[in-house]
This record gives sequence, structure tokens and C-alpha cells, in this order.
Amino acid sequence: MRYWLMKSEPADVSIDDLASFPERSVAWYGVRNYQARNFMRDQMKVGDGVLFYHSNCKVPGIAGIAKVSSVAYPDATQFDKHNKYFDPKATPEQPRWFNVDVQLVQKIEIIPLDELRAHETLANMRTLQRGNRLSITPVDPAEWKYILKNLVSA
DNA sequence: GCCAACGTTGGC
DNA sequence: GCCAACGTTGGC
Repeated sequence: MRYWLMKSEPADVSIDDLASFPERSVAWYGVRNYQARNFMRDQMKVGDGVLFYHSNCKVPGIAGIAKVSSVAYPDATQFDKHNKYFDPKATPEQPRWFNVDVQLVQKIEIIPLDELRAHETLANMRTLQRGNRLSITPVDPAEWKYILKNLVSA
């Protein structure tokens, strides 16, 4: 069982959007970075823990707890000419991009980025490192436990 | 909306 | 296979 932090722009898919979707689940489409793709394709298993993170918004931070609800499968948007994530080099026979499904477990009171930075225990979190832009990062089990125990309130 | 950081592209 | 140019991310 692994743990992940996954960034979403709330203007695109927010925690409230996720809560309103059927099964409170969403296909994590649109990842066009190989490292992030490889995490989904090669490492994610059903049941893995996910910190749902709001990025590029007024109060960036962790907005909910979720879980991986499907292993990776080809991202449908790569084949759709009219989609902004269309990739002309991808074919159904040779897909380039994959996504898992992510299901909401619990919306929480947002844990702002500032707050995360204030905790020494979390200093090494990948997503807090300077210059990090990766939209999916592994979370250390100790960091996951610390966050759930000390920072989460519903 | 600015801009630092970083990933990708493509000419050579 | 190098690397300059360009595009994107995401906090501020």
C-alpha cells in the first residue's frame, strides 16, 4: 500500500466537484508528464491513499482524502481531437498516457500549503521542495500518518 | 499577471 | 546526444 499526493486545479476539478460525481470518483485524465504517468501506470494499486491537493488557486493545500479506485488504463482524452489533451502521436494500439480513477474518502478542512511548511516532520515532502512541479508525488507513510493524525479535521 | 524552475522539442 | 528555445507549472 502506497500513498500519493495528487494536484488538481479547483477551477478544473475541485474537491466539491469530486464529491458531486457519481461514486464520488473521477478519471485522473490529462497527466502529460512521464514521471507522473509512470507513478500511475507502474505503481498505483487499488486502495492506495491519496491526498487531494488544490493547486494554482487562492489557498493552495490539501483539500481531501481520497483513494485509488482503479488501476491505470489509457487516458481517453489523448485520442479525442477536440480535447485539449489530444496527443496526435498516441493511438489506441500504442497509447502514451494512462490514468487511474480516484475516489473521494473524505473532504477535510483545507490544510494550507503554509501550514504544511510549518511542520518540521513534513520538511522533506516532495511537493514542498523548491522548484517541484510534479503533479503526482509519492508520500512517505510516516508523512501520511502524521498528516492524518495531526492536521486533518473534517 | 509575474516569473523562477523545470520538462520537452528539435536543429545541428 | 548536446543544448538553446520554448512551453508549462504553480506560488506569490
